[in-house]
Amino acid sequence: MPELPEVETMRRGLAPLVGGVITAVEKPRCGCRPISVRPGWPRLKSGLLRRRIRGFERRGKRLILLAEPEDQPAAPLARLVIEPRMTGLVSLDDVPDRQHLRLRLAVQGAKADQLLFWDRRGLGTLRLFADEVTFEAALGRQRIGPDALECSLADFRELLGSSRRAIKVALLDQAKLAGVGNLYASEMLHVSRIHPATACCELTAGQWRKLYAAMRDVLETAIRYEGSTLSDGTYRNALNQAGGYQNQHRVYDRAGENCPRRNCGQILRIVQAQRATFYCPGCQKLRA
DNA sequence: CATATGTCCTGAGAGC
DNA sequence: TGCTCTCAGGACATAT
Repeated sequence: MPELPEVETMRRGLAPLVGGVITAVEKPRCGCRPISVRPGWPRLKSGLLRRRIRGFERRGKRLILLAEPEDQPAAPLARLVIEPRMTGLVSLDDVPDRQHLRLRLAVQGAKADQLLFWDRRGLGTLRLFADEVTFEAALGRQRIGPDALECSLADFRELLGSSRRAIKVALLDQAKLAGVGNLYASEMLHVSRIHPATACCELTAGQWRKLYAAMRDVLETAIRYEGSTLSDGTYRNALNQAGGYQNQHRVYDRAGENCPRRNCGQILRIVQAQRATFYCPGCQKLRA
């Protein structure tokens, strides 16, 4: 499940495409239901064809391809927004199977010659925006919170602090803060010793500081490890290699194991807002 | 406005 | 062994 570290790893892996020109936009034949493509394949094709890839950006869990008209660098930049959601991934090279290949861009004049988007479950989406105005209207700060790694401590506390929701649930709200998903939310709460059910408005200033530091540490470390590849093996980097952070998980998917802090307790699995949460009842108490 | 819930999707794994 | 069922959690539509 690609969260911020996985999508950032994908973004970095696509660097060899920068500077190339898109020479074909292909919708592969695929036996399963088609993914959501807006505003449809014809406009996706015409909007990307013969455009030069200026670069790749990331906003939360979304990956953004910037494309400029080949001979008009001053013209508006089109943006292809790729949302991997649960099982989507990008690759320069190879994908787990042909059956769930969703998009292929052929590219000339760069170090790599194609971009593949693969998504087994098909919850991922592709969206094309013709210019910055339409892009910001759909994915700007009015709709989506600041990226978790571009957010100051003061903003972090301002955005989440007054909520009565459980902190674990609030961390997943992309309208407030973009990039944190179910896996890393549990991890950063364990690092900062905060019980996942604590109401945001009950957290102390010291806990906000610890949580903020833990968020940065967990996300940055996970990026260094190139993300987490879970037991289903779905997530891969752009070279079709597994990530390494799954071996560093402290609590996620480790119910029943001993807490990595010694003499602490056994990790519990609970459900919050229909999502699994993992924590240690020994070192993550409800009261500060 | 804030918060909660239902929905989509596929395949792995459990249980019989 | 082969069938049915549950579950995983991204984002968003809809309800309260």
